[in-house]
Amino acid sequence: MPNAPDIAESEWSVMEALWESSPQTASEVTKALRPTMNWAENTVRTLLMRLVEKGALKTAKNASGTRTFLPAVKREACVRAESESFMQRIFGGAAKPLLVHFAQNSKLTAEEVNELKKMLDQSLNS
Amino acid sequence: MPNAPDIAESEWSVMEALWESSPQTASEVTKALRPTMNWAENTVRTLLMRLVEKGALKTAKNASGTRTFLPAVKREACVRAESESFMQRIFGGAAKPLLVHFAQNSKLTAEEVNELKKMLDQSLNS
DNA sequence: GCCTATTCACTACATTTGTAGTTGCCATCT
DNA sequence: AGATGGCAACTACAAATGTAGTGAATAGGC
Repeated sequence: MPNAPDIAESEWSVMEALWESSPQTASEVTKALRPTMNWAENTVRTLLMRLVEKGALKTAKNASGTRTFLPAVKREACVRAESESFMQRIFGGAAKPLLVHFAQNSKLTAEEVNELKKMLDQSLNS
Repeated sequence: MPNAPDIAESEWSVMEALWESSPQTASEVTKALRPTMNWAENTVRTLLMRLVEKGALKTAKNASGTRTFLPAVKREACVRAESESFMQRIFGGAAKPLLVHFAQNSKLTAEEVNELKKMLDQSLNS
């Protein structure tokens, strides 16, 4: 029901691969992840299974009858859920301290700062 | 030794209690947390132990010889570590998208927006 | 048609996390 | 001194996570 299931860290990489391009078979995902995570294919398969169980992924068959995986939840929704829980955990649920923290601890370019200021303004009148 | 050990979610509440006031004995911490987390004292003790093992807490004795706990790491450092890893996991390590996300998804007051814009400016010339 | 490479489905197993219970020890109250 | 109440230490145990291995089914390649 929360349309954003709880996605663990390793699982997140798998989701990213599929958000970026789907559907993909297990071995395609494995290959896609090979450069970053050097996982055995079975590891990826396990993660895929778990994500299907959790309702984060769906499966389908491709032309050659092999099973493929694709997201069942939108990335944006998961990002929002994770962000929400992070904000809760570390900043007691308050957005401002969080924003202050990241504003202070990130080296932003002048241009990024301007964009962000614009975003902030827009966030007001909506 | 990253001076910021990995602190799990329940453990974080315990840390908060001790960052807010320390040293405290196990039962003091339990009482302090009682309103929010309704944990058995043994649960809190377990968490305290684990945090000591992880090097997040230190112990000392109080006047009456009972063991007390106090932070061994600064809250700010832990917040930074957690934030860093969150940003890495969810936003690929980039601060701007993260800030955009929270700027857009939080309802901020006009005043907060102004403060934040100020912070952003200051983050530039440092 | 048989061998080989893929895919699937199970099983495995250590670690971490959440949430305690049990037992032993010690000081204290009565 | 014997009972009691805290504190410490150890143990428990299930779910989640990270990281695979094994064995069966299958489907192409020759």
